[in-house]
Amino acid sequence: MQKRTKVVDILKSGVVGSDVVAMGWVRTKRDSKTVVFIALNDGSTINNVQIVADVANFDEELMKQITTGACICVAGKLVESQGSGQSVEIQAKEIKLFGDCPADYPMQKKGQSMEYMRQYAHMRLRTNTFGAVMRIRHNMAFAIHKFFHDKGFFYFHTPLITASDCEGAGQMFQVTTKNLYDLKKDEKGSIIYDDDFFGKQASLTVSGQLEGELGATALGQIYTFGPTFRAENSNTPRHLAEFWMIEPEICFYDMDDLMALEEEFIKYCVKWALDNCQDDLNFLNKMIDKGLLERLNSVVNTEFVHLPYTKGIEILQEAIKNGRKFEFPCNWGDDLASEHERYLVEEYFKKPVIMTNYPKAIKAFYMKIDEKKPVYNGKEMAETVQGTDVLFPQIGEIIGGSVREESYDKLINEINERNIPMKDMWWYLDTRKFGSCPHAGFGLGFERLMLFVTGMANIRDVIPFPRTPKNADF
RNA sequence: UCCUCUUUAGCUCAGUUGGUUAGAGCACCUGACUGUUAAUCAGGGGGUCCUUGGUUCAAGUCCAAGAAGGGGAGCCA
Repeated sequence: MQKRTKVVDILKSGVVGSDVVAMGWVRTKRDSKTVVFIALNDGSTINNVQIVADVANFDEELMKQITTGACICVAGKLVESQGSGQSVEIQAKEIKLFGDCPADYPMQKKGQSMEYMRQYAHMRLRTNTFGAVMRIRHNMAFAIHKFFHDKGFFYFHTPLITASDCEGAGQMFQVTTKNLYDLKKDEKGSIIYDDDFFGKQASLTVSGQLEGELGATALGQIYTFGPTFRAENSNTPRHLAEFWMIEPEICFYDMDDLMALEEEFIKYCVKWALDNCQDDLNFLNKMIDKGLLERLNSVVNTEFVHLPYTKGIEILQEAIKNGRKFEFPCNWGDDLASEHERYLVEEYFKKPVIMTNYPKAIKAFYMKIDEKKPVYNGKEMAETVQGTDVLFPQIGEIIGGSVREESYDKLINEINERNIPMKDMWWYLDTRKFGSCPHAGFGLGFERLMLFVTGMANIRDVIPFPRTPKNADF
């Protein structure tokens, strides 16, 4: 049999009058007395190719088995369509059934809820929506590698299994080969790990940043891109227990360099989607989120606001004075609640905001301390750090970044003040001890970027097989 | 983890003040139709009303507990 042509190529560059072979899954079949129409999709594009089959030429039993979801092979001639929905179609000469599809196929051709499809994560990939999301996901991953590669960054692989708890970023999943019913304990009841696989307590990583800094301070500029694990019992449309994170780390960068990179990076990814995923984005814009394309274009064409934390508090206090109500207080020193972030991004500036120079107390130990303390209401406030959080409409914090503290003494001081176990950090401190350098970096949750680019509402629907509390099927 | 909403056919949902045989659209099956576009038209089959307990002559409907799911919050990416 002739070689298969992908549907995307048939539709894009198929020659009318030529013989083609298409293989794929049936989206819908429409019958009439003499002619049958089949919409065939093979995943190469969101678009289907229409198959036209004269009933007289085909076995009745075979045609009965061609139902929504069945997998078939069609050989025929590519012709101009007589119908109005498509320009070309395949006039079938031969149809072979690869796999029939019984009526209990969970994906029907009419709309199901996202919650329903989540229960069938293994089959939902065959729907238009998840096909579009997964093609975009691939494109975003590719764009990320291309962006950094073209800038001379090195893709640096940090370990998934770790014995350090970076920044105390969250509850960790333990990794052990021990029999959990028979654990060795000391006289205080604490578990002894010396005969465990690694000889010490080990976990799945919550961030590759600290190891990333090791790479950056050798290779100059690196990025990581891999899975990350948090055992937090957080049940929201923006959290996963297993998610993918991108963490670039760059030497000799100051805060302005960092913010410029963050903005350029996000715009590059969004632009890539607009340029390379048009069909899928058009579909999502039509079916999922009517404002999607407009929002993506506006991000590409707008300049992000740079907003020091202290100025942000002033704006919020001014809003409160003018009668704006918030559930939580936002005095200088408080961490901003999402309602505050949303006010600034969605109501006040109406564009992405990079918030900077947070109070030291509400940020991680490795952030570089500002030389000057901020003045608020005429008074000098506590120390601030060079953190840069990129806040986006709808999804909130999409990037968390900072200039790293390069002073050995200041870093030790923070570690001591925060009671971070020193013995686990010795290798990290060596970056400051031996040839310390100014450097900066950020972390971006890949699925949060996916939420923004696809317009999907729930993070569980932008990753093929989501892991969340009480959910690890498939 | 907290607050809140939801759970009725394979799917999406309706179901009045508690009342006797629980409905619709889609899907499926049968039939009709010379070109459909999530085709259309006619007919048919299909129910542990989430679970347990309670109130009542009577519970899909009211009450309590539990389970699962959604939304919001916190934590964060």
